[in-house]
Amino acid sequence: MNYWLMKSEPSSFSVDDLARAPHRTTVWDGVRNFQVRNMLRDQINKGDLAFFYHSGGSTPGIAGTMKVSRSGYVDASAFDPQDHHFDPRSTLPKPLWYCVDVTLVKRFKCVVTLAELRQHAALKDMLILRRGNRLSISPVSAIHWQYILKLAAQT
DNA sequence: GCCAACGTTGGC
DNA sequence: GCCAACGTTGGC
Repeated sequence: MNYWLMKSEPSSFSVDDLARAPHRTTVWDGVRNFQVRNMLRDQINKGDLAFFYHSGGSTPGIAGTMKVSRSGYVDASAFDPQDHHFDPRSTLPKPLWYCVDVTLVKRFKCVVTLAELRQHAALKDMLILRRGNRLSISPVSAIHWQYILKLAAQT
């Protein structure tokens, strides 16, 4: 079982949106980066756990936890010319892009902010804290996962 | 295959 | 709104 961190801009889709979604579940689609595509297709499995990270807003940070409820499958949004993420290079016989389904496990009472994460030496190697990190999904170690869960429980 | 230009991400 | 980082594109 693996742990991940998945970014979303709360103005487009937030942890509260996920809490309101049917079965607290959504398709995590629209990823158009090859490194992240490879993770979605090959590495992120049903049963894995992930942090829901709010990026771009006024208070970036981890807002809750999710479970992967469906492993990688073809991202149909690439086929829809009306969709913002339409990509004509992706075809049914040769799909380019992949997605997973995620289900909300727990919405944190308070967001564990990026600023707070930076204050903990135990987390200094987290990919999210690295300069220039722009991947919308990154792996999280079991140690960091447990540590952050404790932080979230304290606040 | 190199590399400049360009676009996007995301913190601040 | 600014800017650093970095992925992608396309000319050569």
